[in-house]
Amino acid sequence: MSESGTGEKTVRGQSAKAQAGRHDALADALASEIHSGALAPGEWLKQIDVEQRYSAKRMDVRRALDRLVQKRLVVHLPNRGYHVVRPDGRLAQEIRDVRVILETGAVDGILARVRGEDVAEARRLALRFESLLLDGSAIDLHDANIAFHGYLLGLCGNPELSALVRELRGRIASALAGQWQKRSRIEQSSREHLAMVDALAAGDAEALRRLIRAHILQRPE
Amino acid sequence: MSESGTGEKTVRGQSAKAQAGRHDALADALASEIHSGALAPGEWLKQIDVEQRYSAKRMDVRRALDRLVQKRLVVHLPNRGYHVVRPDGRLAQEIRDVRVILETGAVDGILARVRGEDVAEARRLALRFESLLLDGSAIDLHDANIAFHGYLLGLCGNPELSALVRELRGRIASALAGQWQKRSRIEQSSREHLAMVDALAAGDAEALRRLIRAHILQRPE
DNA sequence: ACCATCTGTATTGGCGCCAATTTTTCACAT
DNA sequence: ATGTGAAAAATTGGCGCCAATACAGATGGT
Repeated sequence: MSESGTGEKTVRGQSAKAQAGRHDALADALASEIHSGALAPGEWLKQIDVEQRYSAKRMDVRRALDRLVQKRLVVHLPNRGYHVVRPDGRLAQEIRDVRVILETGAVDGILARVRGEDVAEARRLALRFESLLLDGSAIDLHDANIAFHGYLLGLCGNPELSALVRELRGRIASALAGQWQKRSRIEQSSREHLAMVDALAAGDAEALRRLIRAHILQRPE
Repeated sequence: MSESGTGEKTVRGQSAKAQAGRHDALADALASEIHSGALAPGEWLKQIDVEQRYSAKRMDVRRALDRLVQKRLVVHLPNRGYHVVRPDGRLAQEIRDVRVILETGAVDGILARVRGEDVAEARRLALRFESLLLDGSAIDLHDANIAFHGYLLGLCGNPELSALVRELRGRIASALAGQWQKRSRIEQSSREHLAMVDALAAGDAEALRRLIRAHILQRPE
């Protein structure tokens, strides 16, 4: 097929990073709205509406929706349209279980690589989350939470694992959508964050695993 | 956005399964060719070539390529085209590590649910792989291997986990592409399959985890 | 002989229109 | 009133054309 050898014949020194197009931006925007609940579960995403709302071209709308289908955030029914995926308790539980496996599985790698300054940074992020308990919006808390967990996972030295967990987290955000309502739960989360930092500093793998499991499953051990 | 309430207003009793369109079939075909090596790493996938080779429409080609980009099987460079992803040793190792975490993490679930008939079926699949050592093509072996591992993972009762591992496996198939060349390695794989079945029958979690780790990393413990 | 620039060609990517399908509306019979 | 069926409106999805861009070859200058 197209004998240009094995490609790369005329490669210039450009960075191999594929830049995000307009459709990517639109997909991200829609994903954001779905996660935040602005687009309710089950709501139909008519192409014309999306096109006008984001002043995007029809083609970008289609691509973005197609991308969200692959991310399992929206469902596509041929000749009927796209709609936001509905929460599925069973699915959400399965994904949480996968996250427990992945994130507890990353603990050994984390502890093997963690340095003092990493612990300090993790604690800083945990404290930032705590400080936002008072005067932070739900979005702020969400972001701070993502930042903390992302940083912690990043310490394991496996970018693929981090990316995978990030994707999984995004996949169930809409399914839960109400977990951040209760203040007591958020405070509990913050305490767990700090406990995780302590376990991290102490190098206590077993404790860290226990904390992560409880944190993800949101149940006391 | 489009006040059709929360959707589902006029849902008929149809199954909610989204059927695969032409683009999906094309994407699968291309993925197959990439995995089998028919499409070499780095090779450019010109839209016209794909269009003619599979007698597909231009639009389906674009969608399929876009899908493969998301599956990380091809790389897209704007205004230049799509080409098969090149093997990346570091990435492949990261993905193998993730697989180890996931598949060893599934062991407890597997042992908790496995029944006698499941063990028998797993052994049957392992033996089928072994029998293909003599008179099976590389494709046959590949399929039998997938079938065995897929069945084993399916026993953990978490479809999401199974799907995730299947996707991860597909993501590095091209990066290795040569691991099935050495006959000795295939025979070793078959022995490991049978050892895994034995550990499964014995309910020996630790042994099963050790075998899975060695099997994925392709190194003796 | 070698390098830079320019022209021609091939390929990608965007855009608009129209057919196919579905949903809604409305008229009509029961 | 209620259910049935057909016409109308709205929406999705496909296809072809054309501009924008990159690639290859030719041309000319040093």
